[in-house]
Amino acid sequence: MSERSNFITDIIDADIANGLPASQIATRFPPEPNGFLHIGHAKSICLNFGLALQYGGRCHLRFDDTNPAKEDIAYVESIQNDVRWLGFDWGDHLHFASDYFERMFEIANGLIDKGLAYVDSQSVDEIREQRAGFGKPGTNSPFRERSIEENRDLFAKMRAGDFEDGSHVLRAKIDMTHPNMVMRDPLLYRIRHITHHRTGDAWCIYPMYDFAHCLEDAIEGITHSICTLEFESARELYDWVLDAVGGWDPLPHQYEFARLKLDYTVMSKRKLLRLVEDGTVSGWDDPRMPTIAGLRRRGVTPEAIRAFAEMVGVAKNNTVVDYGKLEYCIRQDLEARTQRAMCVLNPLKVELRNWPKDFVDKLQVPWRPDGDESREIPFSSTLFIERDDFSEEPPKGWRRLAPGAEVRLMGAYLIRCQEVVRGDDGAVERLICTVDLHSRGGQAADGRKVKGTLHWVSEAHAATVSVRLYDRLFSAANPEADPDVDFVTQLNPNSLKTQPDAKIEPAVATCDPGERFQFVRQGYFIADTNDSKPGAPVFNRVIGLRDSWAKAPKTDGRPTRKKAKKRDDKPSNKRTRAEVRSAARAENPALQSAMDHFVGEWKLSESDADLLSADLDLIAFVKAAVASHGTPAPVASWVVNQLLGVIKDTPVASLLCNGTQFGQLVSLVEAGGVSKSAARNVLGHMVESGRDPAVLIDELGVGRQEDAGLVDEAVDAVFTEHPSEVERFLGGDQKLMGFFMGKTMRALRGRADGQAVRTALLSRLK
RNA sequence: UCGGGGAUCGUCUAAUGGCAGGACUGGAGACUCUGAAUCUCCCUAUCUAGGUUCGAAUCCUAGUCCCCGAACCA
Repeated sequence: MSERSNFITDIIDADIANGLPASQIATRFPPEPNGFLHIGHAKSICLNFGLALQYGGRCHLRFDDTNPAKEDIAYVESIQNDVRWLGFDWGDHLHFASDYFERMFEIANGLIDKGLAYVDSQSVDEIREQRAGFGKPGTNSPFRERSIEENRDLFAKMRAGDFEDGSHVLRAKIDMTHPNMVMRDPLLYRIRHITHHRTGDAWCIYPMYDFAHCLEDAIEGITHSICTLEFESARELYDWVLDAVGGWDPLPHQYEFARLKLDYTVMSKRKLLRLVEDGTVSGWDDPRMPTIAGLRRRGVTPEAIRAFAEMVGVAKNNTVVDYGKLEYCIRQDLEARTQRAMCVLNPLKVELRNWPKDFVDKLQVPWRPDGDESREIPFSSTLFIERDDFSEEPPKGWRRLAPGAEVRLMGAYLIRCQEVVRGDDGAVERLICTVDLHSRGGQAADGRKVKGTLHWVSEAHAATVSVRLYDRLFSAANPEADPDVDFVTQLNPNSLKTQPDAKIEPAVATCDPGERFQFVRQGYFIADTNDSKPGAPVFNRVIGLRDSWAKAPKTDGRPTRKKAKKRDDKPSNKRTRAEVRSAARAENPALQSAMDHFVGEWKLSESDADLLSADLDLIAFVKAAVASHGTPAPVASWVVNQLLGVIKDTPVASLLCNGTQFGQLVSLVEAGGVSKSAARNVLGHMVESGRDPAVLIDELGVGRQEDAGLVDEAVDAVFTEHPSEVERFLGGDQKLMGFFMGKTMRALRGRADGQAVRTALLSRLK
């Protein structure tokens, strides 16, 4: 099952490869019940539940209800409703953080017993002050060294309700000088005399997120705890708490991905709430809102949202998704599922001069161009067409109606405009047309082609309905670009236009709330679930059809997106790694003397010497390697360019291989015993196993082969296997050299020099 | 100021030292009883500079830019 692939599935695949049974894979979607879900949450829901489906694991819906001040049971219900509507099932796994309060309390006591937590009795301000700032060490609380007994006693009293809000907190005892601010004795519990929506007044102390969340995961057996990027710094504390408590199996791990951001909207609960409270929108489910409820009311389907989540992918890049992608997914989904109907939004009357008065032709028109089912549409002497479909002075390329022009009325007859009747104000009041009585169904008897096809309704049979035309809520691609400009000033004044007198064909005039249609040549519409009355639907436009005619006057359809303006841009004078090394040398004469030695005696470049003298272990490693090999320069180059890349952040001291072995490897390369590419492979094994290079080369069978026949054989095999590539190369596609090199080198397992292989390939490809 | 992340077509995302691919957008055309849909073709990208390598988006080095973190919020 690899329908989806991203950095999270890579991690899970690796975990499974290391023995984690796929059925044990457990994720969770952990909303706080303090607001409505929006499309950003939908991405997270699709990710977490999708992963569970993909791997045959499970996904929990868990309410992270640790702050009763902001939460409400109403949200608990709306969130469940939204997740279910999106098409996901949590089975038995509906959980609440509040269900674990007792267990968390015990765990906190356990931390106190281990000397890893203490009750602090300072004010918020004092605690904040002691945490100092970025780059500055914090100071310890005067209460940090309270005895275990006193801490237990105080904590029990906190729970018992003996103290007022804010008088005491429980903190983890970690490190007030920790470079990660999150680790400076974080708060674990605070006192809140507030009624909780589930536990009532049973508790007056509530756990903080950083303490509670990892425990919730661990208690539920979550394996992959996926959250958004802003929690990256919190991961260290997540791991600390679980480690401090100990004994978890499986041990959950936190992974972070980029939350969804979309053009032309805002996503923060606070800002959405403001739109609701200001009355800018009609509520959380206003069809213009990016909330799940809003999207649903707008007429968007869960399938479209899931397709969108799939399309935007999962990564760590902080990005903004083009609104057009969402629109594409909505159109694509609705295109496939909707019946077609005719509705004239802005009617213009058409009288047919030569149509038999009072005669009504009952036409059968298919619901979909590709379907068999049809409905009846009455045709009579007076019709409505769209006002926009008539032009007195048509521009070049106009296919619609104009004086003297002929068009097709969809599914009906061809008509020609004979006369324009004006009202007193000079505006076009109605059109007098003639109809080709031999064109029933839309085809001319003489076979002449008519380009334009219009939608229409019969005046006498049409129903009048109210139609709401929605558009993007904001007119600026990034309404939050400038922090000095209130985002509400960026609202799109035309995000809602109501057309109360639209004329609709009788077959859909009595449709049920929730029914969706494509109004031909207009867009996709849904009978609003709230405002429709029986027999009197009110329609919402979900989205308009693409219109390549309307945008023909060359506007670049690509959105112009303003970059977010920074509030204060002060120059960064972060210490660079080079500066850190230089400072270390200034402090430690042993490092400096090694540096001097590398430059003075070994004649290495300043930059290589700088890197190699980073720490004492590395220096010892390099010296041993040079001693074994004999010449500094090649060893230095191999250390810098190969070893540093292989070992990444692992300290040299913890490597299993030593400098002497490394020197041997470099010697073997130079003596021709092993090719460079094979040697890189051997190096990887060496640092992990600590075994001699010669042994590894032997064991892996990657020793260099002088035999030219071996190379030719491999080249032949590659050519025979990929004849079309050979042809393309011979046709001039030079890029394929890399392809052949890769295939051949892999086949040879690096037993020959790249140079030699290239030469062989080139000579055979002549 | 310290720590943690991130930079690939206009947008989103692949490529885990071996043909920079896909989708959206945009452009051109075909088809069409929806100027829709569909189909075909096309434009456009590896942050910069050095280095290692037969070969670098990927490894090393230096630099640039962006995001997050100092709530008794989550």
